[in-house]
Amino acid sequence: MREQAKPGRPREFDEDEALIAIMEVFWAKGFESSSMRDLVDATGLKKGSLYAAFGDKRQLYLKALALYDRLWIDAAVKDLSGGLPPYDRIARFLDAAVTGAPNPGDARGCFVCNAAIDQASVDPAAQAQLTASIGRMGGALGLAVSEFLGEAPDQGAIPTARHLMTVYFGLRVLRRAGAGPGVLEDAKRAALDTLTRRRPASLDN
Amino acid sequence: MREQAKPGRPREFDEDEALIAIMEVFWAKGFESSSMRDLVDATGLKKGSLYAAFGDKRQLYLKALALYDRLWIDAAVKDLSGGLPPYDRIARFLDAAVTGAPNPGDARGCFVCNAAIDQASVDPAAQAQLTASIGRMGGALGLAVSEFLGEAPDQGAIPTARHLMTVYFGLRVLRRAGAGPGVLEDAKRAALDTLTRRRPASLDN
DNA sequence: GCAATTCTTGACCAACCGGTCATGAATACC
DNA sequence: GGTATTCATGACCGGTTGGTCAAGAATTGC
Repeated sequence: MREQAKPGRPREFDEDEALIAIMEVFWAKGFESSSMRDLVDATGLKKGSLYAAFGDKRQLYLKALALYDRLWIDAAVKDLSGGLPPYDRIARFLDAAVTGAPNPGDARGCFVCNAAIDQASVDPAAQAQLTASIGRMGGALGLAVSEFLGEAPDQGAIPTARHLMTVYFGLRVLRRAGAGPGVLEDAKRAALDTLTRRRPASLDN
Repeated sequence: MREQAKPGRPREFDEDEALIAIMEVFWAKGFESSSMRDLVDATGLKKGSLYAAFGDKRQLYLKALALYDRLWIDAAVKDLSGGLPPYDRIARFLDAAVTGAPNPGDARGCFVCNAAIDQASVDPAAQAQLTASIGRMGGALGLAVSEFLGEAPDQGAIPTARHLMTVYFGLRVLRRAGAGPGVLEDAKRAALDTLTRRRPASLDN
């Protein structure tokens, strides 16, 4: 299906690969702190090629955000939607924010969280994309919660899911602020306790 | 005590007043997006005066953060420490994050939250100040929680306080991302439910 | 009045910013 | 082969960045 010969000189770089490098820069440093120089260095491409292929810096940022949605939010939604028992899925979701996944070593955290603080209030397009990403996660979280509670999704799972989503972002912030693992672990456990406490005693997982 | 005549030309502006204007700029726009030009415009001072009085841009930022701590974190700690019944104090604390206090109209949110994402991972001095601010709020929150639960502070109030602190920051992020009041209100209520549910049934406020 | 000291001001700086463009190279079509 | 089209490259652009500094103004101590 691809490779249908276009006229003109063919592009010499992999666009997805370049966009991944760009996403990583914006993810780590935010919009304003990332210079075109940084993006050029990270991709190995020249400025002209970047502009020709993706547009200006803002479009680059939005495309990086979209790629993050496709890569990491998709993964989170998938993990929340099945595989493990619902409680474990929810616990893992919050655990990612505690350990700093998907990059446990560094301080990047979650691009959506960073971008919300960094750009949402200043760039309506970014805000719209973030709202969509958060909505998708929230939906998956809501289903996991209602499954865990053994209720229909409109039975009270939604406020609980919103609460857990809030905890997720709070953990991301606290971790970036330098909070130790004990603090984050405590917060996570207390949030999860909400779930077990709310559940009718009959179910077991 | 003040006004003990120093040699040389006296400063013509009020340093605290200038620093308030500077804090407001950094608060609204973050470190990198705030230019010296912005700070000059906001204060009405000339660049040279700013540098002479406060140091370079980074020191300016750190001093703005310190001023925020003195003004707003102090106020939050005070509100958490007395006046109303403990539950009401905690509810008000979270409510500030829902309504966007202390500036309900705009999107500034909480400077500590913004700075955590924006600068903590890149500036150790900022991170240290943020850790201190968060620690003070966390301490006050912990006392309010233990008072509400009717327990000694080391009886389990701390994890609960950490949980609520996490919710606070999560609400700030979601609000900046553009979440509607319903979402935030749900999350807040679910978080507060944790408290009432955890409490021995005997107490009433 | 006269130093000494501090503050104000605007000119000035090199470096960097995001962004453009002319030139030449690589391909497809015929 | 020639032509049309796309891409890569590096030079180039004006504006802005954070930061400095010399000169003059305002004060204190004598």
